Amino acid sequence: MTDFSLDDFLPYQLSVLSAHISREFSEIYAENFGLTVPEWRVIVHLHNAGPVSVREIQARVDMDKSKVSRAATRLEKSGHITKETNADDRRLLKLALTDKGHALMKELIPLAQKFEQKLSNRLGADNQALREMIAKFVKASQ
Amino acid sequence: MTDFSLDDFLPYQLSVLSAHISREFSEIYAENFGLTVPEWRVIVHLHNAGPVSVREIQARVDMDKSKVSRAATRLEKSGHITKETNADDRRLLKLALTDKGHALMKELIPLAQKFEQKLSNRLGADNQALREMIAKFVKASQ
DNA sequence: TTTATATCGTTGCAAATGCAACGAAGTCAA
DNA sequence: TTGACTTCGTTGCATTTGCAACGATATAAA
Repeated sequence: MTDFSLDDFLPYQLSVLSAHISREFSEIYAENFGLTVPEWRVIVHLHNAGPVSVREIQARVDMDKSKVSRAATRLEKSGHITKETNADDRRLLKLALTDKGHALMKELIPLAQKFEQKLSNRLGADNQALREMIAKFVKASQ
Repeated sequence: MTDFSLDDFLPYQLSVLSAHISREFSEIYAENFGLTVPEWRVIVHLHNAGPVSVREIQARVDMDKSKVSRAATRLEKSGHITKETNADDRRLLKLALTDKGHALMKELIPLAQKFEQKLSNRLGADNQALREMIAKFVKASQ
């Protein structure tokens, strides 16, 4: 009888950890702003990167393009972003934050930073080392 | 303008990392055995713990009870597990591996261990430390 | 006993997901 | 110009998901 414990299985541990923390954080922006995870990713990337295409977001934010497209549609309907076609290449969209979108980020980003701080406290002495290892691991796994 | 990069945001990093690694591993058992992630979790827990209820699995394996229930139904249909009602408390089920289920685990667990080894190699010198930190972090986040 | 309350596993339902297919737009060679 | 091929974003579809509600069973108090 081969012995094998799910608890020591790294893919499982990572999945559980990630799910818990994502939920913990998503409760913050779901409650306060009615955003979903894909919407949060799209809007925060637009905040960082300025106006970009769906393709760009898909690549940078690790989501299927249909997911990006649907999140963008919802964000447009709620008035947080605009969609125009790129004049240089009319296959591409140009997604951009509206004033309402910027205002949202101005509220939301401090909450995200506060949450980061909470995680850092939770990690204590491991904080720096764990972050570095995870960054390396992400790169090595892509 | 507040600065905030998704790439440095721990919940995002964990989510990306976990998704990549889960997919990497699930390709192994999806291709070879046609299992889904919930099915894998149920069957591997039954292998470890012996016959248990849905409730038990739900608690130990971090899945909603409906997810466990549906995975169990599929595993029963494919002949890998049996479902009986617990005689002592007829609200509870007793899920148990069949011979076919045991045979499956005999093939699958070495593949899981091989995959673990692959991840360890990928982590190199960080391997031990990262695992310990993640285990601590999981506990602190529950 | 009856009544109220809690727990177990299943199911209905609306929403989200991944994937493939699609039309529109661009590229490049004949 | 035409035709073949590629890329972009959207959409259709089958499946999965989370959540609440449900019936069945158990427990405990009146």
